[in-house]
Amino acid sequence: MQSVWEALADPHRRKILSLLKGGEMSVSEIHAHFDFSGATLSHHLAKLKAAGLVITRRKGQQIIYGVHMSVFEEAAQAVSDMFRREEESP
Amino acid sequence: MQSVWEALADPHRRKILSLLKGGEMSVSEIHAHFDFSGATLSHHLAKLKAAGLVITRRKGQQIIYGVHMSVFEEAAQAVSDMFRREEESP
DNA sequence: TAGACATTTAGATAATTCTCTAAATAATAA
DNA sequence: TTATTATTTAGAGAATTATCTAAATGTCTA
Repeated sequence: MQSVWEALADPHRRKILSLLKGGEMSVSEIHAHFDFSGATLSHHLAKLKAAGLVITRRKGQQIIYGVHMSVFEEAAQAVSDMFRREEESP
Repeated sequence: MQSVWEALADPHRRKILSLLKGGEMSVSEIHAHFDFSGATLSHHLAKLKAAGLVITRRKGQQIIYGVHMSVFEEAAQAVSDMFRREEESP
């Protein structure tokens, strides 16, 4: 989970995740939403991938990124646990 | 909200928040749960405070920290928005 | 096969973060 | 007032991060 928290700490990476929640995208489609270089985008994507939050598949020359739903939902659970009050029990 | 995400990115700070969810504590009470110096703890507390996640009051020589509930709940909302699926509408 | 396109990797740099010790500030106790 | 306790601030060093350009890799098309 630590890598998930770190992945979410960066606003660019949260924006990438939000974009991907709307559906799969290639790297260049994602890149169109940002001002930094492709190498920098690649670095952010690698962090999201290391956290398990995204999955990739190749489609010809492109790499398609999508949210990894099972991990995303585990993360949602862990994060909401962080905010759950003590008195609320499962 | 950015400072909230940054505050939550560090495991020590998440642990501090968890401790405080169990009730208010002085700095030295919090310190008893960690191995690093008081100065380092102070740095982490300052980040939590900058994010608005905790509030403080003085009690004699001690500073008592507690979770700032209204901000904590706003943060919970923002975080859960991050994880909400597109198709789920409010 | 050669060249073009899409993406990642390597290597470098500047900025930020975590941590420490030492010093400063605030409140209490002797 | 002086000493003691609790906490924060200052200043510095090591580690990490975000970013860049250039080079490498993988795929497609002419």
